[in-house]
Amino acid sequence: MGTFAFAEIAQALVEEIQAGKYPPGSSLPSERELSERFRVSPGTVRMALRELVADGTVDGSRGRPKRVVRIPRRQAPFDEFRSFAQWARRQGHEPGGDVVRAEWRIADAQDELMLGVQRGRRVFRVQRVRTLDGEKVMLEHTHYPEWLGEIVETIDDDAPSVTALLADEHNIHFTHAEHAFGAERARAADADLLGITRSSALLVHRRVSRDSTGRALEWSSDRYIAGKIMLSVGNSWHSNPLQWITPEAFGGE
Amino acid sequence: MGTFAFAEIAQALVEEIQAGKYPPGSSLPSERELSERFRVSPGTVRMALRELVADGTVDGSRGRPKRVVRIPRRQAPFDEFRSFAQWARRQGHEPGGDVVRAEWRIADAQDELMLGVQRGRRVFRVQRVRTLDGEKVMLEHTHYPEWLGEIVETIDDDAPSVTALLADEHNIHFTHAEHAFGAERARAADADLLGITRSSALLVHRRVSRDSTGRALEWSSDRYIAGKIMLSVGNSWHSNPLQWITPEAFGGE
DNA sequence: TAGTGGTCTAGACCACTCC
DNA sequence: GAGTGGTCTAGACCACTAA
Repeated sequence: MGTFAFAEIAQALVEEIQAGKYPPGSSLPSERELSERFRVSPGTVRMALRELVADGTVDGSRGRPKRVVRIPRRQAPFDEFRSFAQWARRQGHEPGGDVVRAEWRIADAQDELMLGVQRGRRVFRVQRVRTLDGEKVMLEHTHYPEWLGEIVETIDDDAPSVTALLADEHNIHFTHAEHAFGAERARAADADLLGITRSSALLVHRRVSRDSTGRALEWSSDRYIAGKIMLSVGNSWHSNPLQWITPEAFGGE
Repeated sequence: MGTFAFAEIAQALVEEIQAGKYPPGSSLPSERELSERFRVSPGTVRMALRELVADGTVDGSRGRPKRVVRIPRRQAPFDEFRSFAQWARRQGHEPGGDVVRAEWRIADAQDELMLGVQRGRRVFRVQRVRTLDGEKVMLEHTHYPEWLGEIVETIDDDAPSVTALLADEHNIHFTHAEHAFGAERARAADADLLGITRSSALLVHRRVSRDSTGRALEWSSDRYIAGKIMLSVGNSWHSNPLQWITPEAFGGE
């Protein structure tokens, strides 16, 4: 694959900002200066700067030098957000968990909305309790369409990463997802599984994952024990991935 | 200001996708074809396509035509997410609310972390109950640094939009924000203010807003009644604004 | 008015996919 | 091997900012 000039320049600038060479509030050198310094054409520098603008590290507008807004944090790769196990390990925690139930069900209205599966067809549902360093953290319900459920069904419950296995052995790649976050009061059954008192607060995370053709691969509803974990997002004038929605608009009940 | 060629092309493609001309799973025409059709150079078409890739409408990788992943939703402007009133009106709801309290406080550790204000200095805090069509929905605590608090203090409680007023009359513009979302159980005082039963679940939204120089303008902690509202986000292999964090990392307690 | 970034052009070469 | 998008070049012009 090899690494590209614009990516190296972006990385170099990020490191210089982190090192304090350009503190928040200060301006970056002009594109001309940077293109001389890195010995590339101005267009290549622009590509690098566009990355910094997109992730909110830097602010740009016409006629004004680019200004540093904040110290850039490391950008997590897509998989690290999608996969609980990968995220946990990267944080230095030991992920674990048990499959509580795995079963075929008849697709209902929610499955139809989230997966685009016809009602009445089969859907494979896996229910897991997830742990972090041995402590219960989250209750996960994942739903697969029939064709994928038949593959998932054959995978060992203890497989380190379902995602990696699907990619390597079946050429199935998760590349896009849509998420909705809310809160709810723990129901009796959930509270028992998580070992918390009833009516505790839970952070709810619903998600549809797709491959690069837009085909829905799974939908999932995860419930985190309140206070263990939060979701972090940035946005800016130039890019705003965030929206408020009503629960009904996203597989609500 | 005028609108630009690449933006018009992006818009035209979005509309064609929405109209079903390129359904999810199908491929877009090649960049060469598009550049002939729109009578612009290939580079301009690329700029348009880059937008669609960035917001997850379309998937691209080397050597393969761009493929439609999903029907693009309208992208909300930054202000619409930051400002409750603007969001509500756009949804066709009538926003309302009362200031419960507005007072000067001594900056504590949380103010220091979120605003970069020295502990012991003054911070202005405004507490509001927000309503949607007359129904209580959210409890909002906003904290301003001293210099900005002195301006906000003079603003009428009933001003339609604090944001707009700060922009127009004081040249203060919100351009960036960082957010964290979690859940918590309603405390007695909050439950009383919102008119819900104690121990109801709340969706917690903490936020730091900045201007284009990276200066923190406010931090806020909002609590939504569970079930009224959810947060929606998209991510993809190419852009992932999402991270899980521990509550301590974002003004936690 | 000088300097900046934003847009746009018209090419080139390369990595990759698919046939 | 033909076709594709991704990267990169070396310019041009314009809108905007700040002095």
